[in-house]
Amino acid sequence: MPTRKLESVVSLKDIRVACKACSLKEICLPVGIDKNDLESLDAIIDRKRPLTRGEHLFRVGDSFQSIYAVRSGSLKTYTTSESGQEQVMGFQLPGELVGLDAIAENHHPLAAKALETTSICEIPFTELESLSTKLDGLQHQLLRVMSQEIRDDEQNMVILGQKSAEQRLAAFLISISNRFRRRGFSATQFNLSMSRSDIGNYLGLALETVSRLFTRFQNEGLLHVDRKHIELLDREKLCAYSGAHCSQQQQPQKSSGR
Amino acid sequence: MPTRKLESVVSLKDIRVACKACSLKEICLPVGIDKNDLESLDAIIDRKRPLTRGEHLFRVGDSFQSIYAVRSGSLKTYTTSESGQEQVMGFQLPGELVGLDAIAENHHPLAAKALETTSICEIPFTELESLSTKLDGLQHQLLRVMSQEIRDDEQNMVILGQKSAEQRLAAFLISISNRFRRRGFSATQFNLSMSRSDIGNYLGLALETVSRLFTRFQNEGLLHVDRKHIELLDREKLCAYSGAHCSQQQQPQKSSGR
DNA sequence: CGATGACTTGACTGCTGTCAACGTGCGTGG
DNA sequence: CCACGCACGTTGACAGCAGTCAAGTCATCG
Repeated sequence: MPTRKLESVVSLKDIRVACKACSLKEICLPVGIDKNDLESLDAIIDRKRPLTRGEHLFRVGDSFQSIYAVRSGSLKTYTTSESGQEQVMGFQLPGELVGLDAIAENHHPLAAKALETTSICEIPFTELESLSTKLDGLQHQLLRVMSQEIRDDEQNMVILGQKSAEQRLAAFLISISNRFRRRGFSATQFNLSMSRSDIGNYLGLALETVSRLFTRFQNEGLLHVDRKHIELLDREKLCAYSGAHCSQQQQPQKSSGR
Repeated sequence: MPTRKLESVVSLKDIRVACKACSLKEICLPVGIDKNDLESLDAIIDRKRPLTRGEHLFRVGDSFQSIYAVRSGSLKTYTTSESGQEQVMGFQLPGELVGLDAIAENHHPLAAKALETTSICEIPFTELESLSTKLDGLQHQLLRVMSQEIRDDEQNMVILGQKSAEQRLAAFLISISNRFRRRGFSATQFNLSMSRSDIGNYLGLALETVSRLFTRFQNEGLLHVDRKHIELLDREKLCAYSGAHCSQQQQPQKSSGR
């Protein structure tokens, strides 16, 4: 019947949502791009079927064709060392780009895997690059995004280089919280799509340490944990624990990798 | 007399050496840029008087005007946390760029300080950006350099996240060695312009640990240390110690920060 | 030649990793 | 709908790597 048909058309439209209709356009690649120019950008972007949990967007060594933006869901990026040991490099939330580290060598140094059902926008790089020479706003935004990524990685180096386990987890939670807030979600209540093991690996800690710290933070009344669900009860104190000046929004908006 | 005058002209020329005459053009920003276009790039680059040891190129919070390339000497980049604790983010050797992390927010998140007498090329960013829209090779190279920087930072995250002290120092030495080699210097014999404390800070180790490891590596016949001078005696084994697959050139050419 | 800063070496402590056992929730299949 | 299995998470005991503190050595520079 017409009704069902209409619905299916609507959901199809959803999948093909253009940048200018996307709620993430204020934090994604289109930032600072002229409304008219946005259509040229839109034209090169490919929206694919969603990835299911555990599915790879790309793997280590895959040839570099595109960068990707997360539309919904989340990813983790990671490498596997020769000894088979995994290193999680970052987590990507909606509006964040992945694959920027592949430009240099034309293949992906990291793998990207969906932590949950995740929708992706694919942005073919050569087309993006040539478009960037035409739309000055786009080139600038691309450079800005990459620069921000470098900053975030620097931030992570500080965390890994000289913070205690407690400070690392606190900083991680504050960072996640800020990134959710920026996307219009609750800053005090959220689900962590990644496992304890992923968090520990990312922070340079054993998963047992992460688990113990969650318990301790909860006992101290800083937060409430229920499996993957986190509720921050005392953001102030958590900031203090993180050993960083995180007066409000100071935290990196996106502390992770690509 | 004419002779002396000629000499002084030569040395002046040295200081103003154009990219196309620079020995670093194969690894610096000009990579992949057409010979004719190189002059347009050259035209915007400003060569300043050398920095002396300890002098700052820029400080945290300085407004972002330019990115810089090291021509000779070396820099370290670092931040100071609210608690006054310093975190060294990277060391820059000739041909490497600094300041890319400042694009995002228009001010420098790190300070850059000369570790020895150091010559710098200043590249005003707005001019670089507008030139990049015209010279397609330049935009691509700029993106490549930034992408490489992200990769290097990722590499550092692996080192800080899951390597032992021994592996960290070994990986650091191999990385430095590779970077020197790439620049035409000896890969087995070099001077470390940074202090033990800087190395330790950069690697997330106490300076005492670094010192102990140098002693141990020397006792094991891996290298010879004399104050700042390092001679690698068994690069193979050092690679093995680093816990990475560094068969020849595999190592990141530039493992450091901006 | 003395002072200062950089480096080395030693002794001790503690944080965090490792190993191991146990608990919990979810999905699958009967 | 329930039982089972498995992956994920928690908790405990113990140990070791690397940090801290402290003393001593060495090199460089005024």
